[in-house]
Amino acid sequence: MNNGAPPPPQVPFASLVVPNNCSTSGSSTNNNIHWSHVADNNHQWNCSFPRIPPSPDSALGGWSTPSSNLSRHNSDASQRSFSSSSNNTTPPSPSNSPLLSHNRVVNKVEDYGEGDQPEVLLSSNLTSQGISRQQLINSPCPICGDRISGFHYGIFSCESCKGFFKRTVQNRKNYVCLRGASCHVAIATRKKCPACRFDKCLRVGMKLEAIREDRTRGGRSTYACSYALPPTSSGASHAESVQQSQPPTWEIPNLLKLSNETFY
DNA sequence: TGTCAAGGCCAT
DNA sequence: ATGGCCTTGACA
Ligand SMILES: [Zn+2]
Ligand SMILES: [Zn+2]
Repeated sequence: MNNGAPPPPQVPFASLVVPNNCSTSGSSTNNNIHWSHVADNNHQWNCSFPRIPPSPDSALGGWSTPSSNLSRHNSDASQRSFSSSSNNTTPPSPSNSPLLSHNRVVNKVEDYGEGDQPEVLLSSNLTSQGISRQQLINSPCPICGDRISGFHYGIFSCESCKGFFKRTVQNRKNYVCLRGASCHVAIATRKKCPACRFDKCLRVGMKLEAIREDRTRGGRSTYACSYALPPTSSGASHAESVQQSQPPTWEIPNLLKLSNETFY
């Protein structure tokens, strides 16, 4: 809510971790995340609709498609390319159930020659051209700009952001930004404000459901739930824009539920 | 088997 | 707390 508020020079970069019961209204939106998922022994999460394995389709988070729903039956999308249809008739409505926010198929797998493909991935490119996995993996991490190491928790991201997201969710961290929740997250500053970093993780499409509550390793996950990402106004090219303080009305995921620990 | 995304380990 | 590297394991 403090958007636009010039960051006080006093506090360089800082964030606090507060107990979950401490409703951190205002800046950080982290505390508004409400989710629910039930994991069974097979890394599957019971949602309101058929389980669909995750796939790198539309996986570039931030500057990717407006909705991050995953919609393919085969999670092995390596070596493929993706073309997204620019046909987005339904702007994700945050009002309805996030779990059902899945709607149209945004991306479709296609075979794409490895010929002339743009190096820089922009929103416009993604929504109008075929994107190869190679391109995706060669593009910068949508969260911090570092090198992408693979497909993690629903998007292509770097190794550090993968680890950060995992730790944050697993350990039920609840970071709070002290600078207005609009810190720029870059490779050089990503350590400064975990609150804004985590916020960005979610904004660009990392999935909470991808974190296994039972911590089982290996195998393949089949999460499909996707909370509607903030519209990101289909015109916005950066995921950098200030979050639209869209108070989601999701259910609280177990992993994100309370933690009375106080860090920092 | 190979792939590769999820969790674990551990030096910083 | 961070992040690079390792191990795991369902699926193709
Ligand atoms: Zn990153
Ligand atoms: Zn911040």
